Amino acid sequence: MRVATWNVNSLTARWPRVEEWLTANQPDVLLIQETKQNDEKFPFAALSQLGYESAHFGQGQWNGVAIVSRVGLEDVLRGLDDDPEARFIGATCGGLRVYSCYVPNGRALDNPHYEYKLRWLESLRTLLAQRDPDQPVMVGGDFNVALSDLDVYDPAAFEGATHVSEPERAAIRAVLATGLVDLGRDRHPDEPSYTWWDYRNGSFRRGWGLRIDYLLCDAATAARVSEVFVDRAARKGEKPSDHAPVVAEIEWSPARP
DNA sequence: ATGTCCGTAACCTACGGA
Repeated sequence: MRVATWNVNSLTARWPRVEEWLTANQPDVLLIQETKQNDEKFPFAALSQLGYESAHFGQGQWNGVAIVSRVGLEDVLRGLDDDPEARFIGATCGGLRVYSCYVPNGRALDNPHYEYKLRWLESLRTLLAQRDPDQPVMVGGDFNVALSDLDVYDPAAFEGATHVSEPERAAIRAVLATGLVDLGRDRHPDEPSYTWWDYRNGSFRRGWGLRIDYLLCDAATAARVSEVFVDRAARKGEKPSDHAPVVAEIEWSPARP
């Protein structure tokens, strides 16, 4: 079972790349962030043509998250507590409980959006702490936090910025402490494995990236993961997203509907 | 250090957000 997460930075703008990527990579489940479109614009029919069911939680111009699956899609949950923004969607796909998360950016340490980000992560932690411990779970998305300095191309340049502050990192560690494994770092302990590069400054070409997109899963599922990788090829070429997909291969045949 | 891209509203340009 192949599961991936990808912040596409507008599914409207990115559809050609997403369609190409699905065809080439054949994931069973894709967790999408920043669709930036209403449910009316979401390409349900085109995805169905490719063999995928979809659930979308859209908000128009901003945010928007989706789950795309070819191994079933049941028990859809839209939204995290009373969050007014479309940043969270869950579903059960082939027996695996999956969540697609678009964590608030924070903007600046003294911005109210930063407090919103910390509250949001605490809500996520609470939801995950209350889960059934026997239910396999995969939490993926754009967390907008680089957990350690290895996840940052130039830690000195990020002093005083969001994405690297200690409260944000502690909030992500608290999510992990509910019993989740950060698959990217677990499987690649010494590689930066960046997932995002600013469009500006030729950042991708220069290797100026951050690891802010994660796949997190329970320990039993992690033990069955044979491979985790960042698909940097998706960051190249025509009209790329500024994020690359993170992909995990689980040695597990999902129960098909 | 800050060179881009996105959607929107409203027009061939500016803006907020990331």
